[in-house]
Amino acid sequence: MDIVNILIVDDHTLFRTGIRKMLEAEADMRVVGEAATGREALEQARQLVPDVILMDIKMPDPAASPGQALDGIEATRILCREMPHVGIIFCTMFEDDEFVFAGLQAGGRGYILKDADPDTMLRAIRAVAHGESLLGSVIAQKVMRQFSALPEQQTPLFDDLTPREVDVLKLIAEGLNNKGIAEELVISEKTVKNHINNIFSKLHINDRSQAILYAIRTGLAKV
Amino acid sequence: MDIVNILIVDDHTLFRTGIRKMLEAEADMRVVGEAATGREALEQARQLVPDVILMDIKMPDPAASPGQALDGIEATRILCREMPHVGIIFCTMFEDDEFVFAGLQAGGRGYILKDADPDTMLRAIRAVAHGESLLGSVIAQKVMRQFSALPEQQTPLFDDLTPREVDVLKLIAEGLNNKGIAEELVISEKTVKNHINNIFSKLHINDRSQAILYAIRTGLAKV
DNA sequence: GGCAAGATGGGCCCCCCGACCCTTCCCCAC
DNA sequence: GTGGGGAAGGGTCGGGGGGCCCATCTTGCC
Repeated sequence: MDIVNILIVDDHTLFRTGIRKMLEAEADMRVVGEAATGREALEQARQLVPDVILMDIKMPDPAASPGQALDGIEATRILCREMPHVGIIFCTMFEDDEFVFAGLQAGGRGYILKDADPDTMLRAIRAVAHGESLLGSVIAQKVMRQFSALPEQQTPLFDDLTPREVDVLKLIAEGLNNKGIAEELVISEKTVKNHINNIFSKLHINDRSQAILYAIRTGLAKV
Repeated sequence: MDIVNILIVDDHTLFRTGIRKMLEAEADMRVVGEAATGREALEQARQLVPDVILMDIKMPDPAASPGQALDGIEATRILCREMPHVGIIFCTMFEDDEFVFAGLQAGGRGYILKDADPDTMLRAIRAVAHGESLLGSVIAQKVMRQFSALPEQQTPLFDDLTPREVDVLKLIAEGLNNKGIAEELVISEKTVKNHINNIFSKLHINDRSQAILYAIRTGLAKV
């Protein structure tokens, strides 16, 4: 197996050193650089082009003017755009939902906690180096719950609607007005209004705003 | 490390045998059972209580009456409810979005393709046995894109809005009409309309339907 | 054949919504 | 102190949205 080149980004020197020691004990891993701020991370990554970046989320950057501090999330967002092939693993103390999801949204392919089993970190690095994605157990539960939470009971009631009414509802949820819906479905505007009236009474709502929310909540329309 | 007990679920006998041979070459893995249908998978899993289940998605079940066939997705849904500690990995030929997301929604913690690197499967099994989650490279991209697609440029323009306008926009996105917004904010309905006019011109939209979609897309309002 | 349900369409009415005007008050910055 | 912008409020007006009732035509089912 090829050697995995790793960049460690964390503002705690001791943590970086510890991780470096741990990784250097592995035959297939090489730490090619360290960075203490988001800014440094960008510079090092562009210069060294590592395979994997271990990224802390919260990093102070005294050099940055307030308001444009470059934390791990933002650095990840930039790097994922510039070098999509680089695998970024968040290694942090925080498991708050907002950090987890923000990190994955930014393009991170791994998320483990700093108190995780060292073996977990090694697995995460090897997986991400292969382009895969590994999430720690607690994080995985969060993410999968995010997936399974909403689209769960998505077909509760709107099967009361006729196919045509579903068509109309979808177009309402796309933001079209009655005229636009009529043109899209090649029917008269009056017919659209009739369908909409039927939809409203069947769903027990009374304006298109609630229709939009209903359609999105039930998964009928994608955002 | 403990031995990982594995159940293989696939309707192709040859595939099961091949995987069994491959896994038995690993010191830390033991194949404790095989199943060819969703129904068998449930029975075996309840009896053997494996650590990890390798699950095919599509499996014919001639014994099942039509309409209630038990495929890998449905079996996973049931098993995840009954035994949440069991890690289920989908190993299938399909990488269609619907299968991937349906599988993860059902509770699967891994998803790899049948043409994947054997090493990938071993990594996935070890990760899932630890309660973690590993997704193949192609799948990981799909999932992460799902996460990063919509809330991408969430703070692009609406910081043009004043705080009060943001308040109004949030309430619009909850489906309230002008009267409701006025009561909620304890201002006159006329002021609400003024704010809304300003919002519309700033966002270059012209009705509240698009305002709702904008608010949801930018993450300002939750669904 | 007859009936129900869905799709399409018309008429009528009301009122909310959105566009465009304006004023007042307050606060902050220059 | 003076000006600019945000917040709040008023007036007016047209058009679209929504409620209600009704007609026609097809399709499928009994």
